[in-house]
Parts: sequence; structure tokens; C-alpha cells
Amino acid sequence: MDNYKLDALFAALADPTRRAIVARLTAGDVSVSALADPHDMALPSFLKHLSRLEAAGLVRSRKEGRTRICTLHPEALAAATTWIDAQRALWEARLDRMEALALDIERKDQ
Amino acid sequence: MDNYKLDALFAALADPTRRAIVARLTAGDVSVSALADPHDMALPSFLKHLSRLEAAGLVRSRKEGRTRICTLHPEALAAATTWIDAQRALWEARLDRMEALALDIERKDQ
DNA sequence: GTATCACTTAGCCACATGGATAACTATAAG
DNA sequence: CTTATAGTTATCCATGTGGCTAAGTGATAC
Repeated sequence: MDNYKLDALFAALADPTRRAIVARLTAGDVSVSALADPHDMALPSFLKHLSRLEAAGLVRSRKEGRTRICTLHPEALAAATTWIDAQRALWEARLDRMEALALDIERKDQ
Repeated sequence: MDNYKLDALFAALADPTRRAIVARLTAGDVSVSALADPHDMALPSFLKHLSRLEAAGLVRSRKEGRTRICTLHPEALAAATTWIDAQRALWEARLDRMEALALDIERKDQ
């Protein structure tokens, strides 16, 4: 459901810098420059990663004076796990059908 | 862990065509042309999507005569859910710490 | 009030990605 | 043995992405 959201979400997670940002934010809110510090990268480059996370709904931020504080919104991850779990369920359903069929054939063979 | 795998995996899932391929394959193995049929796209373009799924370990394929049969390998999805679950766990741990701290302060105030 | 700090915006560049066509290979089918 | 089928390979193109520098803005600090 809502394909474009999954696009943005999975794409946001498909980069080590952005995953590191998410991981860092699980420990609490952080300013942009503190978030950027461990990443060997110019600020504008780093900001692009942040905006992609915001676009995906994973991070929100508020301005406090001249600094911007970022907050994680882990609920956004649910869309990803929901999709993945749905695929696993379909796969299991298929295995169950195959097993049922196998039993059926076995029964008829006797 | 194994960052480059997560890169490929999340990137593979960040496209509606590729997610549709995965969903289709949960129902059983399919030849390339049958897989491609519902997608309004030239075969070579479609094949690129397939190769990205194979590169991510989500799909494998074998050749039977002149046709190629694709199989889903849903175990590959585990890397994604493991990472996501780890983030959720970190987030919960943080909430717990905050709650403990709040109780502590409350106690001292009395 | 001037310097500094913490972003922000604008623009540039190399390379990746998603799409296409055209031409090729290998296995059936007739 | 010729034709059709099912992929495959090689190129090409437009756009997106991840990085950069340079210059701007607005809030603090001195």
C-alpha cells in the first residue's frame, strides 16, 4: 500500500550514512552538526542525507535558535516491516499449499 | 552488519517493479518472460531489475533449455528485518532509560 | 555592532539508475 | 534446415544521487 512511501523509505535505508544517522537518533535527539560530526563529509552533502530521511518520514526536526534538532520517528519503519512480513506470509502460504498437495498425492497413491 | 549487503537489499526493495517481482515469486517459480509480462517495459530493462534482485540475494535463477526460471529466496529479507528490529530495540531502550530517570527524579522530589 | 557559529542555498561534477533499441545466441518446433 | 522463441549483450540517453565549493542568512557571543 502507498508504493511511493515504500520507495522513499527503502531508498532512505539503502545508504550506510543514513542508516548510521537513524542508529544515532535511537539514542536521543541531536543537533545537525553533532549528527554530522562522525561523518567525513561536507555539511551540505550531509544535509541531503538528512532531507531524504525526513522525506521518508523517519526523521523530523525543529529549529531552536540557530541550531536544528533532529528526532527519530521509528513508526515510519512499520511500513517496511509490514511489506516484508506480507511477502513472508505469502511464501509460507505457498509452502503450505505444496505440502497439502504432496499429502494428497501420497494418499491417492496408496 | 555487512553494510554492503544491506545497501543492495534495501536498494533492491526501493522500486515498485522489483517489489512486484518479489510478490509474484512468493506464489512460485516463474520464467523470465512470464515474470516480465505484466510489466510494460522492454525485456532488457526488465532484466536489469531481475539482476539487481539477484545481486541482493533475493532471487536466484536456473536455465532450463532456452528459458530461465526464477526462484525467490526470502531468507535474504532477514538482514533487513534484523537491522530494523535492532533500531527499534535501541529506541525502546532509550524510552526505558528516560522513564527510569523520570521516576528517579520524582522520588528525590518527595 | 561586529565577529562567529550553525546552518542554508545555489550551482557544479562524476557516476549510477531506469528506461530504450538493435543486434546476437542458443534452443525448440515445423 | 529453416523459422520462431526466449533470452542476452551492447549501446545509448535522460534523470537521479552523492559528493564538492562558494556564498548567503540569521541567531549568539564578545
